[in-house]
Amino acid sequence: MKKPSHGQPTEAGPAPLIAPRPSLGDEAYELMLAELISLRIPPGEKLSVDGLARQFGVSQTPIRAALIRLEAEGLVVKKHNTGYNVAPQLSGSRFRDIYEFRLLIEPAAAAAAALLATPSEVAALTELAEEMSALADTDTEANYSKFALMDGEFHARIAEAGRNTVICEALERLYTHMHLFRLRYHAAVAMDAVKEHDAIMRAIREGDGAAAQATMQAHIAASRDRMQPYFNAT
Amino acid sequence: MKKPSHGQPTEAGPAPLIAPRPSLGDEAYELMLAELISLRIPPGEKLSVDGLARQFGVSQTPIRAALIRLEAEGLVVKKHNTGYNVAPQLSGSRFRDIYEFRLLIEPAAAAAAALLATPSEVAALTELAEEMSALADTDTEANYSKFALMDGEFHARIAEAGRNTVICEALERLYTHMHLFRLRYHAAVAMDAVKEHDAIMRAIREGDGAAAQATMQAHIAASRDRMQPYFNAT
DNA sequence: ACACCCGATATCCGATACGATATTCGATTA
DNA sequence: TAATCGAATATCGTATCGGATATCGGGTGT
Repeated sequence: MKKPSHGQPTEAGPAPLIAPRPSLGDEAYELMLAELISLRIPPGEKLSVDGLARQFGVSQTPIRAALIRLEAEGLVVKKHNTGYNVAPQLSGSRFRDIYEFRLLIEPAAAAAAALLATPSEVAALTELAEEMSALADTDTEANYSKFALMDGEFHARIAEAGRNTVICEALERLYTHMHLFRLRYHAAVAMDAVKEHDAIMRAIREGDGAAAQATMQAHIAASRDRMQPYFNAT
Repeated sequence: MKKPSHGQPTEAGPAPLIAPRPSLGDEAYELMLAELISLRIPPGEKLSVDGLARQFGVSQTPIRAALIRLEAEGLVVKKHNTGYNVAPQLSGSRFRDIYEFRLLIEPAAAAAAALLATPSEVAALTELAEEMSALADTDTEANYSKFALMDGEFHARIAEAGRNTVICEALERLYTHMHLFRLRYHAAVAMDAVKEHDAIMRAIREGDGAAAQATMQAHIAASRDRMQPYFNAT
């Protein structure tokens, strides 16, 4: 996950020809994020600063920095004088809250995208949708998680095309968490999503804001209903 | 600002009778947050870890922690090997993005609040609205900032009454930034808001979701239009 | 058998000192 | 004047230490 630049976008300089070494804190963050979103470190697990420092071969300072950032995103929880733990699984009520939130935001973002997307953005989205479609044919274990990642990117790209950075940032935070429970319930990811994605893409390609909004809303509601059964309790 | 507990709400234990000493990192965070939202440290200002550590009489460790958290909220920006600076003023485009976002979220939250608010929540909201009304009569410099704070709390409380923590957290992040530019342009805060607040409160008291949604939308749009002139450029 | 108290261990929080590296800014030079 | 070089400064990260606290175990008493 990129660091959200909350301020105005820094003027896009030319691509840095020599990659400046990022801070160790940032690297540690990226590594741990990868461990978390792949569930290689299970929810609830204790995260010892000392242990992680030895494991990554760095001192505690960068580890601390990474953990603080992860806590701000809700991926780990901290208890004073006790340390960090991987955040627990999403509760049913939070699941509902997230989908309610998405239903407010994403249809609007899709409508904006239909009006504002550049041809290259549309092309990229179309390609992404096709890759997902191809992936859906052979549903192996490995493909599930790849599909889940691409689904997150698909929605993120649509939001980007909507040209509202506040919306993008808000959704970006959610996608990490959504990805986690999509991984938990492979079956429900149900690659049914591809047909709905096609409908959305058609609307965006035609610049039809109303249709984009409607199809996106239907898609999210359908996605929620596919997952819902797993969260009956709570 | 409270630390958002992204996970499910921890079961509300009884109030801790013996106050556990918070970590110095948390205290440093609170202190610096207060400095920032009051503009006592102006935007763009350099924030030296060493300097802040001496100023607060603590070591660098808690200061680092506080700065990392503030960065995650977009209140300060970090450049590798250069340090931290207070985030710059909001740009015009970000201003528009924020209001677009609020127009999507807050009317829905108000509608939910109209249906779900408990009597005590309604009472607290009513009282808050009345205090603001009283404050609006004598508009001194000091009252402006107090009013701005209460306005933020008013909206936050309504969101809370809507019983969607994801929405609450998303808005909470924005309110800090909104507060900052409300402070910058006192004049535009224009305590006109009180009449609009009354309309919203009436709808919530009567449990009229549709009216709550409509009045909230009108309120935010009006607020945007009051501020808009200050952001013509960019 | 159960509850309670107490001590050992491990960990976190924070302090401090130090080294490596990058940025900044002034001085020198063409 | 403009550009280059070098020293001062600050940050980033390391290493280490001490105090405080949570956790876990064993022992005692009822």
